[in-house]
Amino acid sequence: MKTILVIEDEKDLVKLISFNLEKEGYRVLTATDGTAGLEAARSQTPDLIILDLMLPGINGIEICKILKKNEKTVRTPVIILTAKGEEIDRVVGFEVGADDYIVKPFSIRELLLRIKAILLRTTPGTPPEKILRIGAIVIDPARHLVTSEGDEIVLTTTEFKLLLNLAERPGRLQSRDVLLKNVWGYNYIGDTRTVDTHITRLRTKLGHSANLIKTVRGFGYKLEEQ
Amino acid sequence: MKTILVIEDEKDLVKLISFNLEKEGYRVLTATDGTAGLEAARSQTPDLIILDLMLPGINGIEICKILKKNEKTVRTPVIILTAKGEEIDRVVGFEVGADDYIVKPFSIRELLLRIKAILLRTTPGTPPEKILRIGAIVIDPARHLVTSEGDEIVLTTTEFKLLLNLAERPGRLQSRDVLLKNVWGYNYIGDTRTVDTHITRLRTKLGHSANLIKTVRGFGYKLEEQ
DNA sequence: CCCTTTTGTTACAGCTTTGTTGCAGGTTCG
DNA sequence: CGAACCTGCAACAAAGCTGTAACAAAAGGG
Repeated sequence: MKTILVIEDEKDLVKLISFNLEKEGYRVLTATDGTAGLEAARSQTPDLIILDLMLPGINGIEICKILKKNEKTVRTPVIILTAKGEEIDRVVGFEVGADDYIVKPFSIRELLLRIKAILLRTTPGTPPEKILRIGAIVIDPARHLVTSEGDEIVLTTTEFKLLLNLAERPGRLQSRDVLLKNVWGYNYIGDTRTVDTHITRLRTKLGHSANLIKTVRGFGYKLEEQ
Repeated sequence: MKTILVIEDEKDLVKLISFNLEKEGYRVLTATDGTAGLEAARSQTPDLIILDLMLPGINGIEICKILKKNEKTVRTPVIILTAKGEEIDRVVGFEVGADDYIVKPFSIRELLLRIKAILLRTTPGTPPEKILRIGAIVIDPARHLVTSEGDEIVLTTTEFKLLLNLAERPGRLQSRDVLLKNVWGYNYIGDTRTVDTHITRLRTKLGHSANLIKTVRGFGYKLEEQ
């Protein structure tokens, strides 16, 4: 089920829109001023926002700009409601970055159509991404990004591959030979102690999470929660 | 099929434009003076108007203003044809409200491109083209326009495609091979280092935003906020 | 408690990867 | 046909990573 946030100060209009959206099976959140709207957009991460340009407090254009500047909300599509003659070009163009607009007065049917179109176009573009979590460590392979307790950890190629290899088999013990094969390649010729060196470097960079990498004396290493 | 109204008094130019528009599959209406133009705009409701500024009778600017004041035609996009040096700023700005302009003499190809872009972004049911923002970088694919901190960045075709490809997957790491495939085409044969060269050129042109293009040693590149 | 084995740590020289620049075709446009 | 511009490649410079060795510390084992 999709959630839609309506930011609009005319109570009757809010009621009308909500009623129709809910009838279509959307979950509806409402806000009657800009501040509340921004707050809701951030905390509830709706799938779409309907935003009136004329609002008490912060101007709708400002709200849209702020939404588009924030990482958390930049990808949420925004449909602007505007009275005739307001600066439509700016709204949809560069400066503000709304995804669509509708001129008041509008037909509910048209609004529903646009919502549907936009949701269709923005939803399937979210392929599931595999993100690994071991304790406070989060690994996002697609972004090549590792964080520990929220802080980004900058890893080199080998370190990253090593950590990923351990994280893909959480709790599983892996010998140095196996690690060499998986991370360095099956035809790698070299000292197995090289693994130790990189484990040390990993531990140093991981900070508080260093202890998640366990040494199993005589066998190898494993990555484990707790 | 889209209808385009050409308001222009030079017969040869009308013929040239008509011929090319029809070749592209548009229906073309013509008017050789302002009064006839206004009349046609109202009665035929074309999807787009090409309007010369210098006309016998009513001035082109006046025509545009009238069009934008009338409920029936306010939403019809207008492209202005203007000799160099004429008051371009006013034309495109608020006062007149044209949607785009082209300076005479112009290439037919450019005119066609602009028409296409405008129709794409104004046709109801076709939501406006997505505008991409990564940090201070704004990319408008429909207009082939990139700005960084508000300043326009002039990019070549390859640079633009490369940047767009990175921006469409913000934060996502892409190997040189993937970039070659996406930007240069799947059957491209060549050095992967070519990517590096273009990354350098992009960075140079992007100025302050250059650091948004991150190198991931051993893997590739990614475009990321901050 | 001492000796042996295994693991942790560190420094560094060599190597790999990336950044940068210049240039010779190639293309577009007038 | 010339001028301007774009492209891909090659060559060199710079940056950063890596493996090894050498030594220290820790863990077993008897």
